[in-house]
Amino acid sequence: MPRVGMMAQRMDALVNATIGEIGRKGSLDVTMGQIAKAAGVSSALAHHYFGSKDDLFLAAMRAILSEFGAEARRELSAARDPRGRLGAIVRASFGGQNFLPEVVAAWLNFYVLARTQPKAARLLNIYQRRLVSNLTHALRPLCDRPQSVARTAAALIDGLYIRHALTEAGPPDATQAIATVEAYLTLAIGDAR
Amino acid sequence: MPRVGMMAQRMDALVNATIGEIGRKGSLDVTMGQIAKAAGVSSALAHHYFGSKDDLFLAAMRAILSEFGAEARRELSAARDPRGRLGAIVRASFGGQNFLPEVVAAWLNFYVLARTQPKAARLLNIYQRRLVSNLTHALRPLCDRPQSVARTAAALIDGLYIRHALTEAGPPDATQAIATVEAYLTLAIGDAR
DNA sequence: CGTTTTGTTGATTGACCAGTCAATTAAAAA
DNA sequence: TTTTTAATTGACTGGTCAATCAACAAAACG
Repeated sequence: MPRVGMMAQRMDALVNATIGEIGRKGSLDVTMGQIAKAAGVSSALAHHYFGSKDDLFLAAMRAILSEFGAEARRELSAARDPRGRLGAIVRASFGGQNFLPEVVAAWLNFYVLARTQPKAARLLNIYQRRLVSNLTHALRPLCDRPQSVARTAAALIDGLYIRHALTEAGPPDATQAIATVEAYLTLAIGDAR
Repeated sequence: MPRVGMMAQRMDALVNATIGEIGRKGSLDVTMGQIAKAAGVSSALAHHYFGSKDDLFLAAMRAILSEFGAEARRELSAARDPRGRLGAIVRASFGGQNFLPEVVAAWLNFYVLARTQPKAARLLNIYQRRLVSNLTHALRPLCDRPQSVARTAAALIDGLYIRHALTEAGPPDATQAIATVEAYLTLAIGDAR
């Protein structure tokens, strides 16, 4: 039943199904058929809208990335001082939709995709650069060597991500991850409160 | 020219070729044919010795893991005090064969494999547990909350790994990675020297 | 020297899958 | 009402690949 305006909603469904299937299966070895089925459409339609499997993967990456960006902006807008901004960034990394098991699993797989797909690599680079840049900015008034601390914190966040991507038992524990990064940051900026 | 005793040497070649090809291609999407060719044998022989592709992957993981273990033992044997042991573990993580670009890339992909292959997950768990346990042991005389610091350091190490797995330009910079982890540890144990 | 054991491969099979295409439906526009 | 246009799919194709197998070669053994 072809109602006009289906495009946007079908593309959304397909992108979500892509993240879901990659997360569920835990690998990029998902077929267009599986994704399409999960989205409730035929595989031909997925090709119709996205052109190729790679393009669909790219779109899924962009979706995760922009969700992360939105979360970050949301958290940051509520922060008042540098220390608050720092916490906001950390919370954004592990909060909202960003730390759901299938999203984390999909994320890990996109790291792998980035090794073959130059476009995926570019997307990932944007995320990494933005993360470090946000952290550096917030850290500048709080310590000397803000960049160095920011880079360490970013690596720590990534490490916690993949650790949680592995332990599939139960939902990822965002609270503990946040606490770990917070503890490091507090240590690094010499905050004794 | 079938000389007896070929088995071990062919299996070694195949395992190395597996790591090499996964690293070169940057994904688990390597065919038995490619691996076999890189090892200078037919794909049938690879199946003959390893049974299945999964088993070959597993063997490659074990090879990396045991290389890491050997490196760790080597470094640890030279360490005299707890602080030295700490440094030894860190150096082992980024030293020797363990930080070659293709090994790091293969490693990242084994993380993904672990999400589908229970046996791979078990292997990875062993590595992770051993890393944390080694760190905790060395940290015990140096700080209160050794386990917490160990976990953070382990996550940091993993994070640096995947970061380096991404930036394919040039060889991974082990020195800087070691310095980063060392800086955190020094900070965490309150060593002011 | 014959036989067994070990090493080795080319050819084949069976399954799977990305991507294409022609055909169908129904809404929207003319 | 007729025509265009968007949405949608089943069927098909060309190619790839893991795994199997039967056969062959050369060393080792008796």
